[in-house]
Amino acid sequence: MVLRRDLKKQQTRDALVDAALRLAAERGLDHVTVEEISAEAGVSGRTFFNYFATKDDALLDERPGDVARMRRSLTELLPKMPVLPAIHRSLLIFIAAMEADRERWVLRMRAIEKTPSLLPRLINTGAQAELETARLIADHLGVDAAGYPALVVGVTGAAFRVALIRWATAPDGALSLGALVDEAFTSLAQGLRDPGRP
Amino acid sequence: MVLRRDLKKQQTRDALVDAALRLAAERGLDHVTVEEISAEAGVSGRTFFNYFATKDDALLDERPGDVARMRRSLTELLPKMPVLPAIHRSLLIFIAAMEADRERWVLRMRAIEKTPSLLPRLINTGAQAELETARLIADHLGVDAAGYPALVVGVTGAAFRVALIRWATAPDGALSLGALVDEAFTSLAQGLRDPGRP
DNA sequence: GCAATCCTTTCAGTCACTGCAAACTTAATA
DNA sequence: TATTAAGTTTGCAGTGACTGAAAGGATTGC
Repeated sequence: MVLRRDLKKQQTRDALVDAALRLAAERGLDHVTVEEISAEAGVSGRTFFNYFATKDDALLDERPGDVARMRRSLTELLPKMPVLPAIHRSLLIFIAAMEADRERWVLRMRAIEKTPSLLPRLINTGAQAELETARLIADHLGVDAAGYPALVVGVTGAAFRVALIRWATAPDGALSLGALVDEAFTSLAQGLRDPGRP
Repeated sequence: MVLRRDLKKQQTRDALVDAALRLAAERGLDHVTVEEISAEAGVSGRTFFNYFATKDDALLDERPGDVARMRRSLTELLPKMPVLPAIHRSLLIFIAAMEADRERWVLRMRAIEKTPSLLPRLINTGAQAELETARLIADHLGVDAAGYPALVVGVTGAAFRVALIRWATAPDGALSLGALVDEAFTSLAQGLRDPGRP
């Protein structure tokens, strides 16, 4: 049952994210106050912090549900194939969610261009999440999580983000995120050979 | 010529970094004020911000000189070998600097354990720097910086940081950072194959 | 010694963020 | 429906990061 309460909360959250993205893409997040964002969304400044722990978080707006689904998918796939392709396939969940949400990602990138100090935050949204994913792989392989599992998770995360940035900064939908991720994983599987070499 | 002024500045900077590391490793950075750090270092609170833009920066304490040297080394090596080993060798500069500074890195890790929100900051200290390194490689290869160059720089950066974290959290010098980085780059060159597979 | 330059400090101000308690809205129960 | 319980929003007061400007002190070049 969908309660009116939950619906309203979702609406408020969306309004805050939209306001934050719009204003930050325009002026840069430094030149936008929480008060302004909240006013734009029709709530008080205090309420903003009922939804997001920091001002930055409204810009990044992670969905914890996606992470959980990704991890479940990975658990299923690991017994069936090597680690690298298993991660690749699990990422389809994020890819779909992001391609359906391209406009927001474009705004996000515009905001980051104006306020580069946000880049690290975007780049490593999932630092904590990655540790847990590494543990998942470690359990599967029966090895220490700090070795190969941490490496493969960190590296594929980086590859994914590079593709994401390229996709979100490319002119109007010229590239598919899925294709860019495929390309990156292919290069990874081939040992990052120089392009145009055997 | 080394001026007294520059010497004093370096001393103050070091004192601030040491104080920040010591206090943050003890209590977590959230429970340390800039006033305290500054007092510990014998300067006013305002002076802290003459050295570091944010409180976090005192903990991370990047040396811009190292980045410049690394980049110069990379420029020299690129014509002589493929990109991946060239990056690997250029990183020796960082590796040497960090192995000579292990105590601080251990404190850093202890601080990050107490305040995990710092992890993203550490993980992506070099977001901006990485972009420029990618451009270097793009010029060498004659390709678009957003493609392979961004990928290889992002990925090797991630691999390096995984090794760094493993090294700095390992019990008392049990592992050499250089060896861990070698291991990571070997795995990268082999396409991140599952450990214990052909 | 004098002047120019660079650093530090003080001060006042903005704004992110927090805990608390009151006001209000929605849901559950009788 | 009337009442109670639960969840949400809000104002308020407070801490502390960070900034700009101006004044005071130290260091350097002459």
